[in-house]
Amino acid sequence: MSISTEEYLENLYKLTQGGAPASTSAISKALNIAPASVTEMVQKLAENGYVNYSPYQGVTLTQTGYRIAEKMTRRHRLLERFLHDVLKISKDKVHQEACGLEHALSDETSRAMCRFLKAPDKCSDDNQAIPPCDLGFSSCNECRKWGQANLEKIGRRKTNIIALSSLKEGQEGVISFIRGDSKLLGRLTELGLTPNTRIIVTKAAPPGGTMEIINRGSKKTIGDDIAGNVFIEKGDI
Amino acid sequence: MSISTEEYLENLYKLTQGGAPASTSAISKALNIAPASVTEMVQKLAENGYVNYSPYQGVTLTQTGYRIAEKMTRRHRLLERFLHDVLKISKDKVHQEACGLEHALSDETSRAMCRFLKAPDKCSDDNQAIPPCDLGFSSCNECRKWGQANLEKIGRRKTNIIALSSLKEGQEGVISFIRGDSKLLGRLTELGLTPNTRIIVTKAAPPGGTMEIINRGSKKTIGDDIAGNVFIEKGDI
DNA sequence: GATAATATTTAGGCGTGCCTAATATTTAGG
DNA sequence: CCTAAATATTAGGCACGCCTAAATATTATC
Repeated sequence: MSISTEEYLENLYKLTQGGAPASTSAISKALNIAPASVTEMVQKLAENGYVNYSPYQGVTLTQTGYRIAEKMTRRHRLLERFLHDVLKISKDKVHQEACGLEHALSDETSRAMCRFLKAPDKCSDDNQAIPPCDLGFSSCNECRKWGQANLEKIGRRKTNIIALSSLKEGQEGVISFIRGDSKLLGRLTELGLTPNTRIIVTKAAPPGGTMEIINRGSKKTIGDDIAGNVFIEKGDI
Repeated sequence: MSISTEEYLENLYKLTQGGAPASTSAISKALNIAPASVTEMVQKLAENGYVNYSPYQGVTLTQTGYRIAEKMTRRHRLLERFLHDVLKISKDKVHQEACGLEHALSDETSRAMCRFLKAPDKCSDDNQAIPPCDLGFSSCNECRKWGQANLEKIGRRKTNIIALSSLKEGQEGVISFIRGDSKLLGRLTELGLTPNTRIIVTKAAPPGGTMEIINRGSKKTIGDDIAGNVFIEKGDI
């Protein structure tokens, strides 16, 4: 996996957030690379199974590509947080620095940073959500208990998950992963929002606002601080 | 400056520590690159003014190359310390991780790590000395006082400096830079070892042992913990 | 619905840094 | 001192990822 490939996938993650395929020119602009070069590279990415591409139709991520893109985005945003919170690098510089470092960061060091920062959910420069890790834990509590040993024995999550905050009205699913420090986890347990319980969204969240859900038979109103840390198994959603 | 160039220079720093030029095959072995490729690359490095090279005679660093190599080595070893001390990455993994990250680390982040770690002098995996920074301070105290602002106004050191611990019997020079946290700096001030005072080595240090010097007219015996943090202007030495 | 403007792709090239095979130089042994 | 072995260099090639210029497809406009 070359640095270049990682950059393309990471940018495609952003560009296809809305669901629509990314155009060659959009990628070109985002990466500051000539459109012709983008076409060429995108063809290679398709050959390698990272993206779906047909000429003139734009590009979307495959399952494989999405997983990698999400991981790169996570690394990038964790790095931004780490550089800012721990090393006190100014907000206007963390993005560029993270851009360079993310391609050399191992899974183990990512996880160590996440633990050090106590599972942060937003990055510092633009408050965008940090994607969850791909380890097979059902909460950050489990990750903490596991500690630093036997890292190679930690399995990966089998299904994709999606933040509750990005679900639309009427969608439903089962909680698969809870992120956060013990304090947040405690609040969620009190609320009844625990792994393997079902959720139905009765009112979707406007940007940064609250949403309404039904969980364990009762209606609950939750803010972004909670909905951004509860992850639902991504099946028919 | 490509990653490849940085890798070559960093390895040359190690290989030429003893003073002798590095052979093509030694570089080849260290970098795990075919000898023919090393010859080719070394010729390019020479064209760019980073190394001195004449066919069949081996390679040495130029002044420019040495400065870059020292900086890369510093970044690498600081990273090892940081990964180990702060993120609790195991000693056998920090080297590889640092190897990747060092090429994307900015001067600013290096400095931030150094401040966070309180100016460490040895790296964690093999206890090798961390080269001093190239900022124009005469002690780490000055760096601390400067803080995080106006970074672009910090000048660079004009002359090369060398650790007191690596001086041989009979060599002498003027203290140019003192490294360490306030505690160490305090000890050194009590001892009279302050910037701009002269030192004569009367007995060189065996590996890890003590050395004897004359400073401010009095004979002093100092350990590696001190001699590794006092830097002498590298002129006729 | 033809045509102009825009977006995209193909073609041909280039620099970097690596490789193997062949050649040249240096060093060591008799 | 001369030759074999070891070391180093040159020659020719390749993959990657970028470029510009030219060709082609799509879309917007009249």
